[in-house]
Amino acid sequence: MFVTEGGILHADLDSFYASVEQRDDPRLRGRPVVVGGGVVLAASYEAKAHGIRTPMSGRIARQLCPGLIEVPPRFTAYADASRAVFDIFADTTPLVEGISIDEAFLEVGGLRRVSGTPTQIGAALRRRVSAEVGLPISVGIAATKFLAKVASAASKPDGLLSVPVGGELAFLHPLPIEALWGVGKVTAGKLHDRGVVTVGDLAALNPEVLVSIVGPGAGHHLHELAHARDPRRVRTGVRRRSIGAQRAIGRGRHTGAELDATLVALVDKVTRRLRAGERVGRTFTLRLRFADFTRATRSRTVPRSRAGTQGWLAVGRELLEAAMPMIADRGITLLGISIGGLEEGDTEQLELPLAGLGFGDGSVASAAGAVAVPMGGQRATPDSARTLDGALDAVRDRFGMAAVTRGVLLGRDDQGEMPMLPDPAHAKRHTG
DNA sequence: TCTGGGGTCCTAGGACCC
DNA sequence: TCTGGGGTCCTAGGACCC
Repeated sequence: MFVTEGGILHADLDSFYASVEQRDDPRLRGRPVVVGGGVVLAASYEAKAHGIRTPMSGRIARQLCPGLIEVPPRFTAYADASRAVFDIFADTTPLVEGISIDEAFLEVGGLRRVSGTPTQIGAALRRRVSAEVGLPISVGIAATKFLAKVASAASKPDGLLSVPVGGELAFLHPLPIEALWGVGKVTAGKLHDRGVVTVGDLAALNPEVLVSIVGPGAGHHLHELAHARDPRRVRTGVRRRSIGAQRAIGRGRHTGAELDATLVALVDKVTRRLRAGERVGRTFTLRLRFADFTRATRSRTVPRSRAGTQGWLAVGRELLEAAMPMIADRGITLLGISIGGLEEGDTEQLELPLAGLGFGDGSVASAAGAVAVPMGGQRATPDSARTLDGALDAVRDRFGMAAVTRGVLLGRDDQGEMPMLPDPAHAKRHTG
């Protein structure tokens, strides 16, 4: 059979979060909707028609579109929808490479006899996602991953586009360089300064000149992409290399206690995810963002055997302590952590999860003294870790707690104080 | 335009080892 | 004693993506 189309399919849900909201609330359909709080996380096509983009501040978005409907994000709903769509991907071909919550590559080149041409498979996939999950999805088809991705973007909204074999350059060269994967604002600016505007312009550039503009790594990569050369295969089973969490904490002064409470909450969140995924890490990175939007990172690598929950908190505190002069100087607006160097690991050796007290508005957490309360060096069994995690979830649901400390929990609600976890020997009363 | 919360990969210098 | 090349690991920063 003469093959006229490539076998790689890129499937990309349209305005994912906003589409889920419109699916679940009929009143939002056909209306300009954005998902997000301070910034726009996703915009419906009706909102995009007003020039709204992500990540744009909510204030600007409201100015652009007076009738705009703003919805807070519901991440669990998006995760559920994503799972349902990925189940359909897996049902389509065993060769699926997920690249984010809402997009994936599918290798379907070998399925012609069983399932039809890539275009037929892509069309069937779109019908199934629409019928079974109720969401619009766009599909690009090409001989390479990169072109398939460009094709799906070009097909939006709710479309399908196949770049025929042999027609790659005709499709690619008129596009602006920003269409290339890896060309962002900075690189585009450098290239524009040289008069390079389209992918065709870039392809015509001597590779050595290109390297001198953007560096060797990006230079060779972009030269290849501009000639539609991309040898990367669809890979299954790609594992995450780091897990992190961050929190924007607004402008203004933040006390050391507040920052510590935030750090404790972040460490708790990340180490729970490590336990859930049975992974252990080696490198802890503290991320800071300042009022002028400059950033800094501080990292520390430790022996894997020492990488437990309490150990990570200690590392985080050391790094934060060392960064305090910089924080005092520049004014911190975001605190984040990530743990990298991940491997499958024996999570049984991890210490108990963090537990404790803290409230959503930070100030209370700080007033309550959200500090770690050691539990006498106890080791966690998988069961005790899960139990404690479950108890903490219940406490969070009930009190809206954000920051937590390790040790015994005492909560306070309308009924008065409530001991949340056993171990009275280490009870520490917080009156919030 | 004044900014969220996840991630990936690349570069470059220094320490250290053979 | 002074010198070389090559490799790995760690840290920090930056560009980019969704």
